[in-house]
Amino acid sequence: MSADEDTLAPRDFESLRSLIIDRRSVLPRRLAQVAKYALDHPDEVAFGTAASIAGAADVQPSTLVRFAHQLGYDGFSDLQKVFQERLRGRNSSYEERMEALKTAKEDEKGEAALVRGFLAAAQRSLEDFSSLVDPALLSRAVNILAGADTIYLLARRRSYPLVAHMAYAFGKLRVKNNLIASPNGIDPEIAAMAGRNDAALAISFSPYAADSISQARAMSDAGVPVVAITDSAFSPLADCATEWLEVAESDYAGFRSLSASMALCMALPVAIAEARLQKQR
Amino acid sequence: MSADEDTLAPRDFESLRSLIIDRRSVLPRRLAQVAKYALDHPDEVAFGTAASIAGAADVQPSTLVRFAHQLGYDGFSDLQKVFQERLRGRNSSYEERMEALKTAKEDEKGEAALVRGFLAAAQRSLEDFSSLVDPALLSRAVNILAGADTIYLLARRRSYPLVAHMAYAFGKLRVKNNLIASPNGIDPEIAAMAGRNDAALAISFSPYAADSISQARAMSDAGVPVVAITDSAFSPLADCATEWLEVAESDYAGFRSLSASMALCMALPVAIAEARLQKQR
DNA sequence: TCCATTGTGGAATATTTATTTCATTTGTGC
DNA sequence: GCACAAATGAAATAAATATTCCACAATGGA
Repeated sequence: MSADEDTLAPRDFESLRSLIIDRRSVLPRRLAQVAKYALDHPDEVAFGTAASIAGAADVQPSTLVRFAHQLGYDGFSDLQKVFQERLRGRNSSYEERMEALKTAKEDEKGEAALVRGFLAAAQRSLEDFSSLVDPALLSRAVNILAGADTIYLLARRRSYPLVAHMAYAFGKLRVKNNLIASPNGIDPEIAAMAGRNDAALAISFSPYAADSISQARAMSDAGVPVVAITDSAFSPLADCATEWLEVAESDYAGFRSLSASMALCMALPVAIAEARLQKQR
Repeated sequence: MSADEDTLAPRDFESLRSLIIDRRSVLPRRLAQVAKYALDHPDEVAFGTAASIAGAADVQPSTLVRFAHQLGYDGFSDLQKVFQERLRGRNSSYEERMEALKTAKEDEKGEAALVRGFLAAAQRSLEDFSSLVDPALLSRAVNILAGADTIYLLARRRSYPLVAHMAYAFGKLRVKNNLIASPNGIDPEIAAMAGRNDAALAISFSPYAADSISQARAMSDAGVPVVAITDSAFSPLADCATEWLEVAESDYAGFRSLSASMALCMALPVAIAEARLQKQR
């Protein structure tokens, strides 16, 4: 057990990569062979078994374990995790940051820790969502809404702040809209005013508010195009929507973030207003 | 062994996804639960073990195997391979992806670029704000609000979604609150109901909504403690507030982000509810 | 209400997979 | 070319993981 093995063992792929490149020249033949194979076929290392990788790299499984030990890992499985993280949506630099925040938690007083927790959840939501943005889908959704005479905004409870902002943004951009959130109980009647030339934007996340769903379905049945923002392919909203956009938010202390959905809800009005301008020409 | 199981078993993720969406409605409870988990957390399914995935989805490992069989696979491992294939070749280290996002702006079509722009602005806001969090100040602000009988929430226009969320969160946490945003023009009268035992939380960013400011000042003059969230030391809100918290948001396409303020507005109710619990003891 | 069918949890089992061990080979300084 | 250390291959072992099995519960039809 040389001193090396205690100090090393990077947890993120980029550091590991540099380490391997550094070390390769001083490694024995078989280990160098593994080093080369690992950097040339990182996907294989991430998904393969010790035996399959060893076969492909033309070494013995035990050589893989030795290689991992040499680099300071507990074993091959430990090393493999780094290769897996690389392919994961949230990779280790993210994990590290979360760790940093978590440890900061203990130092700080309760309130600041809480704020950081929510900031971290928000950040995570943004990152996760940014990899899910589908330009074609987005384009279809914007098209539907840009073609509408009046846009009906439908959301309750946790999602309500999102449409509240949209109503504000649409107002500034002079886009006709109708926020279905009246405190006087005539929501269904307002929803019934929507026709084929209008469109609805419905937002709901699990646990889905029952009347959001039923009103969205009613509008959809009435031939109103419905664009939905929701959190799963199995959301009842996804069912009845003409197009639906997926946003999966992280949560903290029992409250889900709104940052990704909010960013989307800020972009939509601008995109819609722009699409309308282009149609006028 | 029904005929189904021979004919099916897609080898690529997209087909599998459609198949699962199709089938889910006719699946038994636990299998549907697995279906949802699998589509909501595909990375976990790709890298996890039967036990870890089963744990996360809150089912038994055997249920995973049944699920795979139901879909026509040999077993869970066979199904898992499809989830792994999805990630192969997608070698996105975190840095690479962030770079891609920033440069992709120019390549991508309008709508997706717009969404990315707002996501980036949100991210910047979060980062900027996280370095400004002042535990002591936060603690004083929470104290004021935790000591109040009723919390009056005051915000207009762009800031309204923030207090809309807070009203929701306070509701869930059973904290008495009063959202000053009535559509019937009696806001000043509602504000006048606040007394020394209450407190106000006012939010306003430049350009400051005139009546937010005047109502905040009125309450402050009446001896109501006021906690403010605003964007500058020179904000008129900072003037009349007992304590004020600074949040500077980035903007994109003429609309300022709300992500940092929103994170703060999610943390505050939780912090306040916790502080109240501790006071009771 | 009963029966038959289908679904479910949990433990037992089988299988796969990683790791360790050790005999053998290879390389290196003298 | 000899002795010594380091490296290697192959097989044995240990650990983990998936799968099967069975008793029991829930469900739906007669």
